[in-house]
This record gives sequence, C-alpha cells and structure tokens, in this order.
Amino acid sequence: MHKENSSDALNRRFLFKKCELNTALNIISGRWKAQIIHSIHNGHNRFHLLQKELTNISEPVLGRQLKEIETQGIIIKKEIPETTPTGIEYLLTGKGERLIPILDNLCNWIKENP
Amino acid sequence: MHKENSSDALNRRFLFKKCELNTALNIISGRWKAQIIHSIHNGHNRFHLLQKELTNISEPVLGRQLKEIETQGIIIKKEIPETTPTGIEYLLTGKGERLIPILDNLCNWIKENP
DNA sequence: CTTATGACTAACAATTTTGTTTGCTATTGT
DNA sequence: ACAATAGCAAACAAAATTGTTAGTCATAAG
Repeated sequence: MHKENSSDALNRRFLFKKCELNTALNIISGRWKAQIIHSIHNGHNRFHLLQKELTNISEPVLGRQLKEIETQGIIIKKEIPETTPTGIEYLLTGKGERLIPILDNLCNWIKENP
Repeated sequence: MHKENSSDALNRRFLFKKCELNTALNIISGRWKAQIIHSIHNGHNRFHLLQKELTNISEPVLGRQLKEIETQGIIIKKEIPETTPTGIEYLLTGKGERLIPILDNLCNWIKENP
C-alpha cells in the first residue's frame, strides 16, 4: 500500500497542490481506467461485458479498477432488479460523462500528431 | 526496465492497439510529465528553472522525464549560443503545443467536478 | 587551486502498480 | 449432486516506476 511519508508520496502531494491537472491525471491514469470509462460509455456496462471487451484483464484487477473509479465519483453501481444472481450495472456519473469529450480529444490529438 | 513478455507489457500493448487514447495517456501519465509540459509552456524552459518550479524533483528524475517527453516528440532541446556552460532551452513542438488546451480542459474538469 | 555553474547519466534501492492464485455468495440449469 | 453464472475480495508475487547516490564535462570566478 502507501507509505504516507515516502518521497514518492510527498512528491505526489506536492503536485496535487501545485495544480489540479495532476489530480485529474491521477484519477484516469491507471492501467485500464480510461478504457473502462470509455467502454462503459459505449454500453459495456456490466462486469462480464467489460471482461469480454478487455480480453486479458483478470477479475480481481477489473474489480479493483472499478472500485477506484467508483471511489473517485466517475461511476456508480446499480443493482438490476429481478435478476439472479443479482446483476450490477455500471453507470457514468455527471462527472464521468463530462470526462468523455476530454478523452476523445486526447484520442484525436494522437491521431493527428502521430 | 521492460520485460517484453510480462503480462503487464502484453496488456499495455493490447490497450495501445484497442484505442489511441491509451497511447496518449501513456505519454503524459508519468509522475512529473504533464506538470513539466505545462511549466515549459509557462516559460520555465530551462533545466534549472524547472528544478526551481518543481521544488522536490531531483536532477536524475528531471533529466529522465525530459528525455522521455523529448522522445515522444512533445519537446525539443535547443542550445543557447554564446553561453558557458552551454545553456539548453526546452521548446514545445507543435504536438506539444496542441496538447496544452487538452491539459487545461482536464484541469477545469476537476475544478468543476470536485 | 578550489568552488560554482548548467546539464546531464549510470547504477542501485525504495516504493508503487499490476497481475495471480484461491476462495466466496446465492441461485438456476442438468 | 454438480457445474455454471455474476460479481466480487484477500493475500501474495512479479514487474514497473520513482527516487537516491555518486559521478561526468567544460569554463569561469574567487
């Protein structure tokens, strides 16, 4: 986990204070996070659908990434009634939705500046 | 370094293929990179100026981050003539300049969605 | 002749991130 | 009875990122 007072942790906090840009990047820069957010936006909004989309991801890894972006308020979980076992839907929050165009810009930036 | 065939490396490549978004994020998601790009844009375009801006960064770390964003074509180095020791200026390339508004959007996104 | 400057680099250690193995829940289909 | 489904979680191992220590070069100032 985190060591609170390692140089690494101190530097991370220094950057968070310096500019919100670093906070934002911290949220979306995990290995699968941006892709998960995009995939949910494209309708792959169930655990097993995401597993299919992200061929090589393992269950614990997907679970962790989902939990982290949930903690950051990018997605929320919603139980689907009358399903067994109880299905869970992932939905983008407003914050999450407003991130989508920025991710698209990033995508186009690379396409136009290879 | 890199292990070419570790699961981690394979997954990274899977994502690069899946969507350019992941390539873009890979370029800017190092600990200091986005902040360095922004600082250069704001005129802190010398090695020693960046060191002052990023209080706690060490020289080897700054050197590495600069080299990486140079390799990605975000910045270029330029010798300043008639200086001893020879000074180096860092300049954003076109690709780098076109990244700035996107970083600003990310910054505003967090400010507006805390 | 020692120290300072500007701009690094290699080698190594600390820390964090990512991935793996194993196990769980409750219900339905065979 | 047994496997299958959907959706996880803890504990651990592997790998990558980040930070540290020590050194380089050429010139100029004290």
